[in-house]
Amino acid sequence: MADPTPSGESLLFLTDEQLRKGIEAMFFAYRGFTADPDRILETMDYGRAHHRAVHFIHRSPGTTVSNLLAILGVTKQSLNRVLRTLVDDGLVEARVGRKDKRERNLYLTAKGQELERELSDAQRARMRAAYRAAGPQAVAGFRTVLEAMMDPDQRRQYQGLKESGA
Amino acid sequence: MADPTPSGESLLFLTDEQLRKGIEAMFFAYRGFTADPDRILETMDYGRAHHRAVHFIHRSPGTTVSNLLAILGVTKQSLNRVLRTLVDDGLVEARVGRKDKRERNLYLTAKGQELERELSDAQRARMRAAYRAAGPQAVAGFRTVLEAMMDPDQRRQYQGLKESGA
DNA sequence: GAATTTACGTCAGCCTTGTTGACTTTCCAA
DNA sequence: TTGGAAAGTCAACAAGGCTGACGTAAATTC
Repeated sequence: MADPTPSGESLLFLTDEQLRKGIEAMFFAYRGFTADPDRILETMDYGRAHHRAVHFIHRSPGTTVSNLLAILGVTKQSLNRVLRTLVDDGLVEARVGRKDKRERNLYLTAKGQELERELSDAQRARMRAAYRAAGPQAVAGFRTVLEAMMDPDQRRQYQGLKESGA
Repeated sequence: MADPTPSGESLLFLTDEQLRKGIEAMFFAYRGFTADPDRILETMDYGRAHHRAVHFIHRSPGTTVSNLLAILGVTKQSLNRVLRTLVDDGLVEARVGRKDKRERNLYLTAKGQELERELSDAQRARMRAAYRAAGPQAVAGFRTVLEAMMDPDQRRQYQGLKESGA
């Protein structure tokens, strides 16, 4: 992006008040963002943690447990509890690694893909509505600011599969 | 297939892939958004719930308990647990309502304001850095999309106190 | 003035999802 | 052969959601 004045804040008048509005916007928007999947999950025995696992396994089929740990930023005990129920319920398959047999490669089963679709359909519908209401320029800005707000490590996780056409 | 990067005039041709990136951007950015306050809170006996309470009492001094319940969207039992520790620790003062003595008007004490300052300084610093890196146009888009993503009720809470100068 | 409603507080118990610590099994690689 | 990484498991605990039930004071309504 072209940044005409990287020199300082002179162009961007950032009062505490404006920043506070941004902070609250994040708070309220994130609630909306999770509201639809949460409603679906609550009818089952699952929670947001299951959603996250299913999402990232869907995004990167065959990913390992440690990989998932790095992305989700939780302990293996915490992830394992969630993963175990998903495997037991037949939503996720954990295949022993071909090259390194210590690893477990994670895949969604047909049933798991069904849940993933249901959840992401709901979440995408809201995202799509917001994008349409805001317009293309706003969408670009939205993504730019969010990216700038991430921790460097998180940004790497995010961008790591940004062009996942490989 | 490769996703055409939505640049400029590209009308709202929203592929699932683009929406997925938006979803993940929200996930990773929200983690960054809460990371700094979380680090501060974790050294004390407080958590994110305390932060939220302190934030909104700071924003609306004298607000009532039911008001706070509506904004935070939790049960009174849940809020009360948090509020009680804040009052006990001398961060929040709960004055009996002057007009309606059933109500409790909530205020931050000097000590409470100190914590609020510490937390919001950290959060604002990150927000400010992201805003500067992204530029004014991106910031406007960011806010527009976030607003569109909120539930109508939440949006009302958000806009309800827009008045202060902005 | 009595009855009802409202605002708030609290006790008790449950769930999800995070944590730490300790231990085992498997298996790659030096 | 041995060290250590990867994964799984058990146990215990905490934060912070939730529901239900109950109590009290104050306001409102009948």
